[in-house]
Amino acid sequence: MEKKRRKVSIYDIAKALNTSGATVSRALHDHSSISIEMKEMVRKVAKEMNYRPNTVAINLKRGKCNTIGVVVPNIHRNFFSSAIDGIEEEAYKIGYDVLICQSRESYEREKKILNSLSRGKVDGVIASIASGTSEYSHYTALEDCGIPLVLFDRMSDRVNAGSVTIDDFRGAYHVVEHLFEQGRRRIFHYAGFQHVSVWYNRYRGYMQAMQSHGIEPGEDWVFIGDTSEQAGVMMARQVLKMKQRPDAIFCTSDFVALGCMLELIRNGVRVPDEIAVCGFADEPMDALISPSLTSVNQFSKKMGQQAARMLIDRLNGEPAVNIMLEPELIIRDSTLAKKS
Amino acid sequence: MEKKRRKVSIYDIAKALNTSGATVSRALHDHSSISIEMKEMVRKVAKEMNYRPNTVAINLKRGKCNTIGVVVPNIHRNFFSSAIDGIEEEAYKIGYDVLICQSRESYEREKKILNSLSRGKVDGVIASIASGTSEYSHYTALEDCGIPLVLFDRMSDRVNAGSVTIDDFRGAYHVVEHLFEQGRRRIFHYAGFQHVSVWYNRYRGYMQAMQSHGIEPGEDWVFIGDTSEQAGVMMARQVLKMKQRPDAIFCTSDFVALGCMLELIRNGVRVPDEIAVCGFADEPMDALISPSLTSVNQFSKKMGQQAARMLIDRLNGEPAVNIMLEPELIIRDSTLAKKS
DNA sequence: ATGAAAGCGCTAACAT
DNA sequence: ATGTTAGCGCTTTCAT
Repeated sequence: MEKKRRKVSIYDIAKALNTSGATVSRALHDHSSISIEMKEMVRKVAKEMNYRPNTVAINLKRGKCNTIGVVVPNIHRNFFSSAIDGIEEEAYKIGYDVLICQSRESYEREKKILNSLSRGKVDGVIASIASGTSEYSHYTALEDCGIPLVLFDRMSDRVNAGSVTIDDFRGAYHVVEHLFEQGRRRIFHYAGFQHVSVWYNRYRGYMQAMQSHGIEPGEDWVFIGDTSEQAGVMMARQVLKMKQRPDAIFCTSDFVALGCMLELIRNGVRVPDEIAVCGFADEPMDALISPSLTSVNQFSKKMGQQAARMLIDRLNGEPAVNIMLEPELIIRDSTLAKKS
Repeated sequence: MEKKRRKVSIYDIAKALNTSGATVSRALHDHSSISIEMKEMVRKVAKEMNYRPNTVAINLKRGKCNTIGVVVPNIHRNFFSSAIDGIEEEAYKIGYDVLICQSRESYEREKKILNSLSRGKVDGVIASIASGTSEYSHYTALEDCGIPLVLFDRMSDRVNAGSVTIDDFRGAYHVVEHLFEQGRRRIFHYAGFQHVSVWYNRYRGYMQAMQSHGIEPGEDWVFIGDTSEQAGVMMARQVLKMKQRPDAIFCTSDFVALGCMLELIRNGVRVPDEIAVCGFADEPMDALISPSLTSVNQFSKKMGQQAARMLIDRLNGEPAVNIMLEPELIIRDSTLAKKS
């Protein structure tokens, strides 16, 4: 119909009512010093003209935007999308919006994203570090801009920020203990890159648990790589070629475990009878596949909630703290049966 | 260390260099009329002072924000997170940011989100309508604000917007054809709420295919409800109670199909021998469960890309159009074996 | 109860 | 080559 491109502002309303912008602004905010009649007129005209307050102008004026940025490697993994749910839940309670960004595990992208966010788009940031990142100046830069940061899951000691993590060390330790109870001894470990905190800590938990049972894992017992399903397949192929195979494989990721397990099965290996397989993260698919996959619950939604609460506290001047949650071992078929 | 709360602006730089804000602005933009020396000084000081341009101010000035809003029911379903990938890919190519919002299938939330976005936060919107929505004024309001809208997957004729969909009717038709080829005749259908375009179209495709094979589905052959796994479980329980069971169930959602299939199996029904089960959306888990689930690929990432491209075109003044993609039937074990 | 005016940080038309 | 100024839409102090 009409071609009015320009948005309607409070001044358009003011003009229509032969009053000032200030009065309109106050009326819309239900300010006590404005007469009832004026308020009603303003509201009526505002509705008629389809007025919408301009958030950008408001944010500029106020110097804040009631938005928190969330930077995660991706939103496909249930771990991250659930954490986002937790963050949104807490944020919306106090009227904050959430701006979701995917680093896609790339350092470059993460850097770009944080740089963009630091230009006034958000009041604070919650992040889980990309696996491609081993240099953290873009994170420290955030705090330099006065933007508080809370890391969850993947964090770094080099960054001065609050953090919410689970005790990955203990999670991994529990896994190995469980495998020992099931009679496994030759337990291999697929670890992620060691500069990523969670993968490093799980590796440490694995090593410690093995050693406390008097076993020193051989060099070829530990694999390192990315956490894709395909990586699990490749690892399984290597294992299949070995003269002395493991009786259990503990993978630092459910997707690696999945790829590995399926490839083993495709090659005639009985899981768990011959080789037990265990993952980490408790993705929903774990319960669906056959055999169902033993894993470690990280309470991702709770992590998100806690991270959001901490960030909100920090926005209110509270200091950064570090919270560590307890993980929970979820035992399923892929590790349960006794070795034959 | 320092306690400087206020962010540094171009005027801080100008003051430091005894020049004007305009010069600083131009220098930072590499404007041709600024001397090399000045540019270098400005850049140097800007870096020293850790200057970051304020996006909010820039956006206010320019009257646009280079951001497109994406509103989806949730990010947990692979269908939506993949569509988002496609959208981001295209958006980032031309320097647009993407603001992801979850309606969580709630009309109220969707309304709030669109209302918030329409206040200058985005230049355009890509959305897939919440199942809780059957009134669309909040969508039409967007276009009234001069914010172009592109719907993907779940759309509505009542909204004047561009759209990218797949041919759900044909997708469903193919499913039924396939089931007939496998010797099935008593084919039930779990449909979603009929005000949701995709679920309605799939229902129509189902009915048409049945009728063209001379079968008029009984009233108790069609179920209607939400598309959760739990709903599938409940439906399976109803089916188990029936005197005359179906020989196939076509579910409008993979999650319903999953819940249904697992519940059938838990109750001793052989799938697919006694009852074939088919879903829709081709979620990654479909290939992982046993039996693997026949489904329909919707090319979600491609839908996202197309939607993004169309929105970008619309931002450049092109008119809204409607694109429909071809779906692809992915045949797996849950429907493949012949009925015994 | 209402209006005038300044200013948030930036850009750009218009001087000089 | 650089400075001045107005203005994007809003809030808010200070008048009146």
